Amino acid sequence: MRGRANVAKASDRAYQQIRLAMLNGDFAPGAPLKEEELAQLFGVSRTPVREALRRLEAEYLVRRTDGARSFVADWSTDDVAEMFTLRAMLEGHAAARAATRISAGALAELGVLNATLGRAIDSGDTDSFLKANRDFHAVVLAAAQSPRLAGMLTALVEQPVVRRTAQRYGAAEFRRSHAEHSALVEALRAGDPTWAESTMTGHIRRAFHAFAAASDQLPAV
Amino acid sequence: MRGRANVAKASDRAYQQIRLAMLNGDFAPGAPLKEEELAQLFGVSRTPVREALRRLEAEYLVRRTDGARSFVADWSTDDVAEMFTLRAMLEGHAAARAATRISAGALAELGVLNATLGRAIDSGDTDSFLKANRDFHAVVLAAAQSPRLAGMLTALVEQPVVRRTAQRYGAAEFRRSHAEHSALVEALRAGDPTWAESTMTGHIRRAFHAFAAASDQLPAV
DNA sequence: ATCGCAGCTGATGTATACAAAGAAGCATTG
DNA sequence: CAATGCTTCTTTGTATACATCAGCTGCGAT
Repeated sequence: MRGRANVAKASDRAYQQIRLAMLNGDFAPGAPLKEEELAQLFGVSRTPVREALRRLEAEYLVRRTDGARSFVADWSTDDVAEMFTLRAMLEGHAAARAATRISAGALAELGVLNATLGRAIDSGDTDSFLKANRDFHAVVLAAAQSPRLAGMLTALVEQPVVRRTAQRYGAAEFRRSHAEHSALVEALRAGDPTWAESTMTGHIRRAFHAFAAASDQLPAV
Repeated sequence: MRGRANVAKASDRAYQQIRLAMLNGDFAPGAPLKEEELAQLFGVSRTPVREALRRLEAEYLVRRTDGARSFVADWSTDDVAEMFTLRAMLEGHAAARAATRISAGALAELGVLNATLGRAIDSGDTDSFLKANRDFHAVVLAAAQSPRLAGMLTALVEQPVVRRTAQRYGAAEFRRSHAEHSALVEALRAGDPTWAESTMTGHIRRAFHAFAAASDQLPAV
């Protein structure tokens, strides 16, 4: 606020920029995150950087040692497995809730997003696929109308490891996702919570095993 | 750190004191939480207070308006229902995991805690009951060995509304809890995840309905 | 050579000053 | 009298200085 005409608060900008950099893999897992360094990097003071780091810590993107030093979180195979398990459960629950609450508009939006997703597969555009996929899941989550559930899930969904590994998925995996999304839309349109939940849970579990298979081919997780 | 010999960091103290005050009901739901005011109240500066407020916000104990002002969260009936639903799911999952991971020592500890709980019922000591109950659930959660799951649950479990209402539970409710805990210990000792999960989920769901019944008798939730 | 300790270095924690954004109160005008 | 715009005051956001702490380095003793 001092001598600047910002669109957003400095702490928000710091949060988003650090987050983006981590998801892009600009910071190596395990690398130390020094407040002063980040502050200079983004042109703000330490105060908003500290706030951003706390938020990222709550999202498991940043790990703090006992000595209060911050590091880029590095996820073990077990950590990823745990995350997928929780995500399958929570997102399955979200799908069940959504089945009885989703609006016609949201349903239409899901159709559009899944079509976009299909085109992205055909053109081999991984980034577009990932974006459409993210949006699809976000719409389902919003339809669940459970703010706390949403909060928990957003903390789990985006993780650098996952994003990196997704680049290695084969075309078959992508098509499989596309088909599963279609099934989910059907289940939601039918208003069947059990069907929707099963479909979503299976969808996430399959993604987990695709991840595990793909990460075996990587030098390091 | 300036001119003080603290046992813990000021931000931690601020966090715990504000949290405790809220759980004790010292702050009315919906009341404004002003940084400067809290700072003077606890003898620290605004900086650690701000940090504490952010943590409490993440735990849904503090709500912030668009204008960035902080207030004591007031939970609607729907909010409480949502919370119990999520808790039943997550804590059920924790029990399932614990069934295959719990140590003999932790099992013994659960037995001791549940015995303490029984004695608290006999002597009509509600506070002791609540503490033993909290400890019991904490041991199960620790046995699940899932740090992220633990993080999610601790944010859900302790809420002022719940604690206030628990004071209204009848003796029958307490004994029911006691019996259900015993069943859970059996399931865990048998190492049966499905049994443990069902028992825990039922336990939480029953608590929810006891809460709903008790809160009907209150002037305001 | 290794262990232990002292001092140093660098990073985090806290306090405080000031800037900006909102909210509330007041006056003015239709 | 109601509505609206302006002013004032309260509250939060950011920057910065300084205190404190943790880890490291280098020296010495065993």
